[in-house]
Amino acid sequence: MTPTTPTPTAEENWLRLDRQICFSLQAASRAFNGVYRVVLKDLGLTYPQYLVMLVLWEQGALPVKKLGEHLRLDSGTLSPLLKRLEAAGLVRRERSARDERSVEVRPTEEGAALRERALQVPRRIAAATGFDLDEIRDLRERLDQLTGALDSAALDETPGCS
Amino acid sequence: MTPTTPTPTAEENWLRLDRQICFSLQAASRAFNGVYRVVLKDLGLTYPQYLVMLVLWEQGALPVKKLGEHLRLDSGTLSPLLKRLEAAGLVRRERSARDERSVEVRPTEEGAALRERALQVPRRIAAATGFDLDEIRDLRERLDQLTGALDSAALDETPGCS
DNA sequence: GGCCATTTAGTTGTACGCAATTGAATTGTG
DNA sequence: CACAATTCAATTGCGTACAACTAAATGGCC
Repeated sequence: MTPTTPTPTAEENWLRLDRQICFSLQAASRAFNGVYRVVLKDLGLTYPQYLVMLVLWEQGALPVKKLGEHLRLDSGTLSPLLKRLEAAGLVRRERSARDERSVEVRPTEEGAALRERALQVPRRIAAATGFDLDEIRDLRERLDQLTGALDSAALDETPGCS
Repeated sequence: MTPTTPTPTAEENWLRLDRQICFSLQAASRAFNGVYRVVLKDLGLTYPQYLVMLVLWEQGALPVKKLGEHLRLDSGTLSPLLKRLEAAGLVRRERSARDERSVEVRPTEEGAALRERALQVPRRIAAATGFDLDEIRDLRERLDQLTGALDSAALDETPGCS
């Protein structure tokens, strides 16, 4: 059939782009990002900023460290992001009195008020997926399971764990 | 139970971080990224660079435009990435003779040789997921379906489509 | 109290991802 | 041939991600 392509080994088949689940994953993640970009434009938020506000709406106020644990982000990402949210008047940052190392982040009045307008966001996003609630839940559970497996595998693989 | 929290409306429940499939998706994507970072360090590639090389190993050579279509990336992302791959000696970029606007990207000898060492990557990644082949395929199909739905929804939602 | 390991944010540097713009090359149309 | 519209890569600007580093603050230990 294709003399230039000798029968590919099983290993070579695995290198095909359309076999890479990580690629499908990233494509889906970016597709979500695109929809969020449109939906969140009204609120003046990027998608990561929206995630930060979600946590703050749930928790009221919490230190940068805790915020990073919830979102799996480190201070290198959060520090500039939070500065932009502060510049936009949506959050306030203040050193904790108990522990001067820690910085408490809390929504301002304006930031809290934004929640009202955000209530419609999940419905619009869910509609865009074309999935019903059970499918979404099922997919989410698989993904979380996948993340858990990858995280523990990363610990094993990490070279510098002497 | 919790008098400070009046019964949340259905809509408010949807704002909970742990309900956001996009978050699970992004977390999984970044977890993959972390595993790839470890596995690809030997090859001197980042994960997006690895994806580019996957396409080039499959296709041999192709213009930036086609590369971007395969990977869903635009020139703003690819141009600097390809420059780094060229600086690393893995690809060559040359203006197409037929169409001077187009730039053909092709693996160098060294880039093609790298494929040998990459053959082991998918197996190591697959092992890290803890999923078997059927589960991976099933998840990949769902994700691709999701991406398709989100892409067409984005077209509908885009404000500037007069 | 003095000392040191740890914790916490912030900063710097590198690398995407994407919108918007630029500029060169090509194509379609008269 | 002339000219407008289109195509293509590159560039610019902004916003994440994340590793590595810095510096301030804390807590345990003697």
